[in-house]
Amino acid sequence: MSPTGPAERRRLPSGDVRPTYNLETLLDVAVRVFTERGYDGTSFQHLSHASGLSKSSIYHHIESKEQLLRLGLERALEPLMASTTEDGATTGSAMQRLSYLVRRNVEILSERLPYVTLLLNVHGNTETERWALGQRRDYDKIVAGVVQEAIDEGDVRADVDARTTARLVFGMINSVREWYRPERGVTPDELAELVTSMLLDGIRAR
Amino acid sequence: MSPTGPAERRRLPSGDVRPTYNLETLLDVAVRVFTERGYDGTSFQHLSHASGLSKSSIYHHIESKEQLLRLGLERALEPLMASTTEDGATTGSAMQRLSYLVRRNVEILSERLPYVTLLLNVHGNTETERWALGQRRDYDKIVAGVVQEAIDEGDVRADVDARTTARLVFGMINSVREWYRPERGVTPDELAELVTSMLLDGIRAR
DNA sequence: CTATTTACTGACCGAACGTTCTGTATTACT
DNA sequence: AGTAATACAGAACGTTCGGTCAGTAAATAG
Repeated sequence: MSPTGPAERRRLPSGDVRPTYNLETLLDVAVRVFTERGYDGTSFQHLSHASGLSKSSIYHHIESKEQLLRLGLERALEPLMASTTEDGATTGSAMQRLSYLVRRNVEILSERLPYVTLLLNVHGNTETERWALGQRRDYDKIVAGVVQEAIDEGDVRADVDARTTARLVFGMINSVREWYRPERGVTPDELAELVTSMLLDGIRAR
Repeated sequence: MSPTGPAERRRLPSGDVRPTYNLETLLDVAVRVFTERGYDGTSFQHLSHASGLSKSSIYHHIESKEQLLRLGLERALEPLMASTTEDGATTGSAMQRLSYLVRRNVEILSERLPYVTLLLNVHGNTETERWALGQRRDYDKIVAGVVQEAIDEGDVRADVDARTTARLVFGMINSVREWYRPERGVTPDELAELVTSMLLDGIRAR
């Protein structure tokens, strides 16, 4: 939570070197704090301390605290929604498309860890949060549809309904946010492979 | 969020019938609101509205907002920690003990849905929250140990390390909190069966 | 050299926060 | 009947909240 700044810096008359932020770099800091403390548990005092900027200076870059939330949520939702219309998600067998969606989800989760974490912790207290929850529901519905097709094609077990299977699948995937740290060496690719394998075949030795 | 009260009621001079709370019944209401809005997103105004009591009257039953949080977290952690020393968790093969822990976890999640949800959404902002996170870590470590034994006994796949497997297992289990509603007919028993089967054998048709 | 823009600050605002205090009916006890 | 305890409410507390504003120093443009 100490001031960890963006690339550009500028020298002040006092001789201090302080970070010079723009909307993008400030958002990075803010979302990191949001994911650590929760959105409601984060005050401008926290953002101030984490960025090295004063409260009022933060307002030079943003319009409101909720704008930071909205921008953060967009950075998670945009690639997630986009993944559902990519080639891999629209061609091949339902099982192939499902595998693609799972893999892309893990990748996006790895690449945008704090943003997706923010999204997954949303409660629905504000209009912005309810919008994000709506987007998530749309995404879930699309995936559940693909699961249903995979069941119909005989590739996914038919003893559990598609909606529940989809929910359990993304339950496991999304839980990755609670412990996965890319800097520890496991690549998003390896992680995606691991999770996909667990989901398809379970934990039992064969 | 409308005032839904406890069993006992008393008649006021105005003719109104209002709930008469004690610590236990008030906790039920508070934890329900906490899980809906998040702890930090819940003010005494919200608790007041949900209970039908005034802000100051709530303080007749409790000492502080954080006490409500602590009591709520205890109601989730106590049965969870207790499950690790029960017969089923200490006798039999590692795989049998793991299955027992998984099943008990799903049961506890079902029976104490709001309390466990509260626990799983904790951020670590207060001393109470950090204590709860520590308890969770202890629990996770115990389970990871059993997974390791199950790997050694050849019943769980050895290509993923025990810690990661344990995390993914409980990632799927705990995600149940986001959609499972006991009143919709699925019993905790059925749910436990379903989740266990998914975890052991995966989603693939066989 | 001047004017404008950019990045930032301290002082301040009203509202909301968790909490406390004083008071009042109702119930329980003797 | 009198006393104590219980269960509440209204008003107010100091603090912190998200947000505004007037101003300054440095960088940029003309």
